[in-house]
Amino acid sequence: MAGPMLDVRTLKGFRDQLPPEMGPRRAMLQAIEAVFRRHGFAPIDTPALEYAEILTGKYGEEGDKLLYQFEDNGGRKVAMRYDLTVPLARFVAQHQALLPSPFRRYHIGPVWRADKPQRGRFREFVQCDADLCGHNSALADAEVLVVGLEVLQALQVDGARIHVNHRGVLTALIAAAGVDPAAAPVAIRAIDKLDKIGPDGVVAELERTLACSPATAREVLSVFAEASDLASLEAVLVRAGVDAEVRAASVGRLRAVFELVAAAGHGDRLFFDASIARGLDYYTGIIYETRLTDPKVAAIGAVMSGGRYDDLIGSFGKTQVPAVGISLGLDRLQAALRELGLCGDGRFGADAFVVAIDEADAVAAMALATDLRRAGVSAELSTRGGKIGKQLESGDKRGCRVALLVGGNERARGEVAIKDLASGGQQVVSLSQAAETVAGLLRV
RNA sequence: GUGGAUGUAGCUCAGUCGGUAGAGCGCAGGAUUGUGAUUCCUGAUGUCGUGGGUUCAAGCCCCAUCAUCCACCCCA
Repeated sequence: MAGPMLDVRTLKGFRDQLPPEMGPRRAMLQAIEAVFRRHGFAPIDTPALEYAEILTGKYGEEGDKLLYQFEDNGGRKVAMRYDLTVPLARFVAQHQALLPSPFRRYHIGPVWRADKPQRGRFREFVQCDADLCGHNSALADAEVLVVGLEVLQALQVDGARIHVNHRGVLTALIAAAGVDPAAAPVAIRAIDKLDKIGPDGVVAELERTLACSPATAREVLSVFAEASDLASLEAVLVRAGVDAEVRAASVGRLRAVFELVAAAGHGDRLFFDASIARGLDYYTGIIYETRLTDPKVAAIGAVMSGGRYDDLIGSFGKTQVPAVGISLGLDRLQAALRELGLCGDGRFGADAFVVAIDEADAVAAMALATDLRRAGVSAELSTRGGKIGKQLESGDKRGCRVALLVGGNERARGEVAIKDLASGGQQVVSLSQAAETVAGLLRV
């Protein structure tokens, strides 16, 4: 059986999850799922592998390069899912007859990107998505944003802002500055670097990437700089002669969405930001990115993003189905929360630790642990034996909160000693009251 | 994909001028009878990331490779 010694290791960008991280992680997942369900979203799942042709060409040039692709054993060209949105589009196109409209679904699962790993960036990570397929309305946009905001609230993430923009706004602004709309993504990327390289840097970058005059570059910058909120954005677009219909569909839509989200009590989290562009090709309307405000983790990037993609489902079938969604990056968010010390205490033991003082007490200890579990108290038996001090120590280290000591003296009287591991306080109660007493201690 | 830094005990790291390794924490045991988290004593653990090369001699120098981190790019 003993083969040659192997290097035990994990693939670059792939990670094991140990109990101290996995405990809080499960709690996060539960909270997230509860919010999704509370908003009427139904769970689905899709395969990790898709035919490569389903996924390629949906994410833009950069995204395509990051797709894991290979031939399976039957010679089929396959790809691992890069996100949950494109698989959803395929899913809706394929099963449309069976789905209600609108279709609200949530999907939690791993996705894979052959990216270069960095802090908060992994090759395998879990996304938590909520999408609403079937309607293009401000209410649909707002509903999905509210779900995202409620998730953050449920996870007790306070320092987060959602930066919101609209693809229609972007193209209108670019056109207003006298630049070919097709060049919009390139221009946005330059604008987006304003914080890092300053106004002069952006102008230089625009001249270079757009091959335009310095005057045009400055115009692009000023148009974007001026559109700092929805009111000034409207003014910029009016002045640039953008027609009313386009303004209504973009700025007007954003206004409506902001108002609706405010009605849900989350207006203070939403910010218009003309520099949000989103690299993924499939977005057609509102787009958003969530950033944590704490400077310690600002560099970790967006933790919850999404937008409207009205043409993606249609690209797989005969029917156009408008859709909007939001996607939370669980691993990245957890990494950030961990760095901020907001990610639980890493305890993973049961609440109660049952110690048999002597080997002769083992049967009684097992019976007691069973009683506790039946009463809804999580309990684990000390299996190491040996000195009581050592046993208590190991229970404490495991994160157990109370220890129950089963010994000959107490047993003779039908009693058990219950010790609070944090305070050290101890009391002796009858066996029949043990579960109740422990439950009481745990409630404190 | 581009550029840079790092890799020594389970963890965080020290290791001078090349002379085959240390600390703190943690872990294990003990300080007489059935009580831990403070104290004291004792102990164990390393192919110095991996593979080559230079040298009488390599943790240290050179090359390659893998991994991690950082800045780009992009993104959850």
